[in-house]
Amino acid sequence: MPDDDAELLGELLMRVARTQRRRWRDALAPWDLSPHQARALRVVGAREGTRLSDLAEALHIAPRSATEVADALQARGLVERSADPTDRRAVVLTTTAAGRRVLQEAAAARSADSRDLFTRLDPTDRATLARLLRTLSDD
Amino acid sequence: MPDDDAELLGELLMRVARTQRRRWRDALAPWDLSPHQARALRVVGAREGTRLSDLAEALHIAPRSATEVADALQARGLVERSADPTDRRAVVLTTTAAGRRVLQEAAAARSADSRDLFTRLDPTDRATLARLLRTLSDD
DNA sequence: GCACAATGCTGCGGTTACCTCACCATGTGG
DNA sequence: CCACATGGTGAGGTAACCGCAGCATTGTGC
Repeated sequence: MPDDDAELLGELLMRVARTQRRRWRDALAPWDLSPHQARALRVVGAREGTRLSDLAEALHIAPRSATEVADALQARGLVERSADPTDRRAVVLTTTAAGRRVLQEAAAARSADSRDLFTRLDPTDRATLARLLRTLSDD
Repeated sequence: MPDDDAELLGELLMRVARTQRRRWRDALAPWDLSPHQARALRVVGAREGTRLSDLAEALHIAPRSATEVADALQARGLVERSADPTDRRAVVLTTTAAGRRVLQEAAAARSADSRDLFTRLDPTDRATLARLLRTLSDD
């Protein structure tokens, strides 16, 4: 494969990803959530009682940084900290009612937004894209 | 289109982009360049005598931030500042010999790395991917 | 031509999202 | 029952951004 092809694909990929990231950020603006906080909230929403260390792992960040994300979400009243009943060193996170509401609304906005973007492709192309991206994804 | 399809595509896209970003970062590690600095160096390399304000525009950052990137590259001896002869308010950047060398080596490493990733696809699929991504890219 | 606005850069100070290191409380294996 | 490991967090640091204010310069209207 020529070097230029690889360059081009890499460039295009990053450009589309940037487009997507920007759109998501804008879609989350009404709730004053950074993409980062939204991601964390989704992790907790997907498994109530997530430990801070598990959150860190899920987000690929250091445990110390998970503390901060949790602080931010807690300050906004979206999650609650409580002691893990099975290990009193550990702290587990659960969503509050407000957290669940925001999670649901934000998820709807985000998926509407993704839909806007990807309807530029017809169903066949969408399926192809999914296949190609799956081939390229590592984890 | 079902919501789930859009979600899936968005998720896959971000995942592959993350993979790519991580690979590039690692590919640049030998020169102790952040992806960010590498990008700026490429901009200057592509047009010697780039103004700081043009650099800002090319990188989609505020002019104030371009000053910082320039500082970093200059501190590493990769670019030089000089006054624009046509407008003495303006500062233009040119690559140093070291800058050109690093630029060339890093470009080679980066494109080798892109090639590694995209050779997972056959030539037809690569062409298709390029077409699809072009459809999705905004700017 | 000359006051006055506009432009280009940067010092200062602030934010966000990360990090490491050290510490404390708790848990666990000899 | 004690040494060591583990989970979370305070303190303090970094990188990459930003806006604002100030400086020099340039361009404009009269």
